[in-house]
Amino acid sequence: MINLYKDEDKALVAVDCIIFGFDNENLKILLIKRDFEPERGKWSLMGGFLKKSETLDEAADRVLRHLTGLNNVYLEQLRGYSKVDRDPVERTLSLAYYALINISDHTEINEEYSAKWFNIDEAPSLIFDHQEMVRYAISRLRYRAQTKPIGFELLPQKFTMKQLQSLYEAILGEKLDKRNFINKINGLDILLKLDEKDMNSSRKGSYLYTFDELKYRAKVSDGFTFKL
Amino acid sequence: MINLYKDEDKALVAVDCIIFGFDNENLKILLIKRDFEPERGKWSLMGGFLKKSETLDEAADRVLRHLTGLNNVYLEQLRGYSKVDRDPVERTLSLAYYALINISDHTEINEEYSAKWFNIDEAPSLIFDHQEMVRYAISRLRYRAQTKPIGFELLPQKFTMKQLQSLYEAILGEKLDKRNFINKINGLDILLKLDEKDMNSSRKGSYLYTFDELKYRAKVSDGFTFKL
DNA sequence: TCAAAAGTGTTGACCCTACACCCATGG
DNA sequence: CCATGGGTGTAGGGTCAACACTTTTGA
Repeated sequence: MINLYKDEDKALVAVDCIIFGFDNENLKILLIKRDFEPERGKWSLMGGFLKKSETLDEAADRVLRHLTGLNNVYLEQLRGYSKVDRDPVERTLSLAYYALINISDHTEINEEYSAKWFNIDEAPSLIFDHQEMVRYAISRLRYRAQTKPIGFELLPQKFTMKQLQSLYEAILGEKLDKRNFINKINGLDILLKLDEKDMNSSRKGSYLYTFDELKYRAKVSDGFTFKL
Repeated sequence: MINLYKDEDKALVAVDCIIFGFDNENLKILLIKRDFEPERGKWSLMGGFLKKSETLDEAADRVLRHLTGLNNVYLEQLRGYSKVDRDPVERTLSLAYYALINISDHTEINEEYSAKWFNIDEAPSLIFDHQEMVRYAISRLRYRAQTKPIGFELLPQKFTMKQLQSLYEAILGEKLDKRNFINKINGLDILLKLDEKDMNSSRKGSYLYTFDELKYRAKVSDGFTFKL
């Protein structure tokens, strides 16, 4: 077959990851300090180039694994960024992804990148159009967290109601009413209340819960839709 | 500056457009019949390759203008598709866009492409991953139509309440109650009721409306959010 | 016994849905 | 005068937001 495409322009394709974490108080993003040109020394999203043999999802996965050592992380593609001179070295298209990771997992951040967690409202300014990507990621996360039970990706497997509420407050950027929040969550009926208590935060101790994914899936296939 | 990127793989980048239209009854998409390889004779989305000198949005715009002759069309990027062998000729990344066009505009469909309008539920099967793109586009359109006043892009500038309701019914894929719909739309207070009537559909005639974009913008900057 | 966080229900306001009849007109 | 689509309002149910006190226990 003759190649009809041979006269078309090609481009470098990158993926850039907005990596969200939660420390029981603030929503954070993981940034790296570039020790290579261009923009050496500036803060940046973690990224990498798409290889011929992999999909975008696989590239994002690889990039993330390289930085955090984590597998099976929640990753969602956001959109493509394509300003012609967004990267001064060469025309590079970038596909932004966001990832949700549980900071308390034994995450071994690769020291090669001088990575650091920042509160989303205290992050330094970023290279290229990365700032714009972060803004978009936050808005997508806000939406998604209200329509899919993805919040649990950011929490340890066992968590308290307080932690869950703090997480949603951090994502949504607003305080929520404790009783209303708990009533709503309980109404969804997708959590499992354990017999175990977390004794770290109070003398009384607070019950631990887990997300019951099987029950959630069963309910979904029965017409249920998560709605916070 | 030395080029640090020179060993990285490059890829062809395409844009593919899901072009929506509305004929006062059904939501439609515009497909082209390929008269070139690969997949000659099959139905496909309209697409084209990204050039070095343009952004993705500009490429989508160009592709759309080439097919329909239209400028200033509502276009929104959806996401990238990247299966390694999605195009059998060469590794090609595609960014899907959807467009909303008003069929009654003097649209001159370029005959070079043997394009044809199909009801969204009666479209033929498409090449590559275009089917998947269409599904995603419909779901994004459904969401967007409930949170942004984009429906008007699919209607003539002057329209009746009946047309607007039929449009939303077509987008959402469900029948709506006439009085509730009208109450809700009037509650938004972003339409201008004209003195003019459309006499084509009934003896009594029905009032024409236009979308009052200025009022809408003013309300938005005053904290209002469109919600159907 | 006291400090500190956990846990627990109710009420009023508002919004959404269901629903049916009269109007205006051209033929 | 009649057939056809256009236009209009209300009542009941459900959902959401506001709100405060009691419990537990380690120090």
